[in-house]
Amino acid sequence: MSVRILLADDEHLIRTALAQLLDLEPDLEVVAEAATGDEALAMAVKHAVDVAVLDLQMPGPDGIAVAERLAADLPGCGVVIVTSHGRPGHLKRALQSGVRGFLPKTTSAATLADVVRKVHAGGRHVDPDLAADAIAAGDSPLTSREADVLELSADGTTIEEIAARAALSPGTVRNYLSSAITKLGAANRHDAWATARRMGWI
Amino acid sequence: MSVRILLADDEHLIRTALAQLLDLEPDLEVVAEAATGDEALAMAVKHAVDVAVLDLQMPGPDGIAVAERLAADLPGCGVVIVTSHGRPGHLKRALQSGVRGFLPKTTSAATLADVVRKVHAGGRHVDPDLAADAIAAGDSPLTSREADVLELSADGTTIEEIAARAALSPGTVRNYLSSAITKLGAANRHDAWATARRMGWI
DNA sequence: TCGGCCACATGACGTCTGTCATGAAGGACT
DNA sequence: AGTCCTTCATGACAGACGTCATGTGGCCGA
Repeated sequence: MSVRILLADDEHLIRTALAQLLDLEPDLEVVAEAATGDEALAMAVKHAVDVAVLDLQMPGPDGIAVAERLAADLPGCGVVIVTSHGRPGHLKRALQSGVRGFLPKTTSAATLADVVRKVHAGGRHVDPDLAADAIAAGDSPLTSREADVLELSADGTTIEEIAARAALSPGTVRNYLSSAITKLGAANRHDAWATARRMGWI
Repeated sequence: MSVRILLADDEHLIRTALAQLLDLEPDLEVVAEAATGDEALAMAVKHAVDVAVLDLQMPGPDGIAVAERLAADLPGCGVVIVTSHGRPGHLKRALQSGVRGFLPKTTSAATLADVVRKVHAGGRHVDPDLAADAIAAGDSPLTSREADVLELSADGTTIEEIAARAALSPGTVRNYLSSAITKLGAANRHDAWATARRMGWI
């Protein structure tokens, strides 16, 4: 009896390629595919899959969000997250959401198949490099408000706009940004935003 | 006699998956793989491949840069560019570099194989959506100096730093940035940078 | 109950940034 | 030779931004 797999990735080409690759393994079988987070959720439940292989970045809910809901909707289903851009913060969020496999897309095909088997057997596998990065990066030093405000300051947004969107006074926004900038050792809020984003903290 | 293909993508998992997928076609044969732009160049020449399938974003020279050099080093070799993030400007640059196939990774596997065949036969195929975006976006309104300076202003860099790196006076840098900001209708240089990046102009 | 941390706010400060006017030097076209 | 355009530069000005001091109120652990 082979392992029943759901494969979710928004890139059609990659998804079918990966599906064929997994199907080559005699003990693995891709029974469902999805291109968005919502589709992934629906398909996983509908086909009652054993393991869900999810891309981290997808339209709609991302891989981790899907994993979270899957833990509630389909307990017993193992989740493997695959990603191109491994940010330290993501790994932590993923692990907290019950994800048991976490791999960068730079790993070999054989590894992916092995990890699927391991996760299906109840085991766990996290890419060592990613884990090292996550440990080195540590936890976010930002308070939740600081993170909120920083997140809103993407791409040249004005303080006024941020204040309006966060329902805060402009002065308060500047204070939060200032402390975030200091904590992250950045030169300005754009730099701070980039850093926090790289770390997966926002 | 099957078409001899070079496949270049920095993501190992994707590369092997794609290789298997192309190898399934009886008339196509992946004879070389590469993970970086430099590797791609070397392997293409070494194996004298018929068609190079290149990921746009790779460490070292990107897909388009490789295509440019390939046009000189291995004339007669067709190039197909595959990309996750299709920015309008890239398509134009690619076409100017002699690329005859341009696809987003969201296309189907069958399309990729077809395009490889078409390009090998001397034909041309550009994804219609990407082409529409490129036409809508138009040409870059930036002068080359403006683009240079804007490119250096990524992620919260100081004007001083930009000036130092571009060997210009800080005042001049501000002038160029100011005119770039105006031309792009941006609120500040970070916004302008993001816009230009999205359009593929820098 | 007290001290400490966080969320939120105001005002003042100095610096950074974007804008504009202006000008010098060099190439290109007429 | 004269007129453009581009590149590079300077100086002035207003507004945006980052920092700091300071204050209020709420919540939590000691």
